[in-house]
Amino acid sequence: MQTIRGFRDILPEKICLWQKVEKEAKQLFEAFGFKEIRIPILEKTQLFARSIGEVTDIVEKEMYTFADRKGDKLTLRPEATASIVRSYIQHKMYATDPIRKFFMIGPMFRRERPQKGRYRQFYQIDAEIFGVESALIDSLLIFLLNELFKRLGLTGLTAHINSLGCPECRPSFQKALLKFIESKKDRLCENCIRRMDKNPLRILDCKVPDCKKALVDAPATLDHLCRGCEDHFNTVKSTLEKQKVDFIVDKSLVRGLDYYTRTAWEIQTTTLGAQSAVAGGGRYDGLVKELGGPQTPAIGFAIGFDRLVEVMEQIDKAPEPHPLDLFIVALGDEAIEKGYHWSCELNQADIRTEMDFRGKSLKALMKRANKLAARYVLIAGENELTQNAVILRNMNTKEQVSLHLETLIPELIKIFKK
RNA sequence: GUGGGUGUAGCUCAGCUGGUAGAGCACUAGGUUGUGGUCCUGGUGGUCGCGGGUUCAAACCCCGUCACUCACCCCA
Repeated sequence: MQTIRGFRDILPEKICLWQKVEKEAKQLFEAFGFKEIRIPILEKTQLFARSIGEVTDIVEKEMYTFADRKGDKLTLRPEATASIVRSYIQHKMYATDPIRKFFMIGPMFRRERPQKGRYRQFYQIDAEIFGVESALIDSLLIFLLNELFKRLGLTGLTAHINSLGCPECRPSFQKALLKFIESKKDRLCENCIRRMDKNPLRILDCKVPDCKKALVDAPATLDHLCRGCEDHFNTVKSTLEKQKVDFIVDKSLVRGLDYYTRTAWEIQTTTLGAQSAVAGGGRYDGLVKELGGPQTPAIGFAIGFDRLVEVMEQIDKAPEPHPLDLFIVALGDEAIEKGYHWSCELNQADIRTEMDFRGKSLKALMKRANKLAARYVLIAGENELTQNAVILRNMNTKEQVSLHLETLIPELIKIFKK
């Protein structure tokens, strides 16, 4: 038996980096006023089809979709935004306070071919803000991401930003783009030809060298922004500059989900092979209305948790220095029974204590204590017990002291609570 | 979905032109009838990913399949 393709166990030895990221993220989000939200892993397929877009790759071929016993079509969530928007509308949050900031951490599912930094079950750290149209909130999210990565000690990450325009300016852009593409048609790859009528925007993102060459002079959304979108984007850029957040304007950055408007960005790394995006986000001013709520501006991002951990592993091992305070070496049945009660009492006092119940030799138990990196070892042998005492050995200094049984637990607590 | 690379002990890997498996680490026991990390000695542990084929004989050659991995596509 083994895990299914693209799914994996995250084992205890690896978990400390995950916890470190979670802790920093939660702390930072809360400082910024975000509230945690937890949403279902399973939703009606319709939700994702309508929000992400029927002709996107995610919906067309990557979702885990199946019929439940009643025949309803359900899908394992491929991303978080759609569900959070659904929740915002379902609970009529706009009525009591339209301005909401959420974060969530959890698994997503996409049935792609696995490779480095890409899994079929992967984890995202997600943040969304509803009800604020100001461009300052766009820069705020990018600033927040920058701060989080800084706190985690990450360098070599770059923010790529772009503006995708809005329903007002997009038609004129699309017209110009299609005209341009038509003129270069014979130089484009098969995929790009196919994209022409499905999603021409995506052609700008093509990585085939010949296409890239053909498209250097392609019209960009940036050149067709309406007045409002242009002002918005300028504010984002100037604010980030004032905050000293490094970024580059990347007019080929096109996000793969249909709901994005205006600002879109990615935080990219060069250390993960082809999976350069560690985080990505964008504004989606039309989605709340599209899914049945009132017109509400919104914006959010997702961090690729797995990828973030992989980047951190390259620079930070962060091993636990002393996972164990005390190891009890008990020789003989009587000592084992006594040791059992001591260890439980010490555990109650939050002192990391372990012992071995197999009745092994002193040498074997000392080896085990060493393997577990215990700071101290308590040796309870027959000789000691007849004198109502045990030996406490400091594993670093090799110093040993004798402790009386009557005051044993209080003495130990005193030593470890220092 | 497409293409390349790789599957031998728990881990990292040897194994030549086919002759039916080996090292290091880890684990375990002992060297010290009660003291760890170093050292020495012994021991446990393998359907050679799986299934078929060729052959007197396959870890090795052929076919299929599964998994891992990298890349494309796309995304976090």
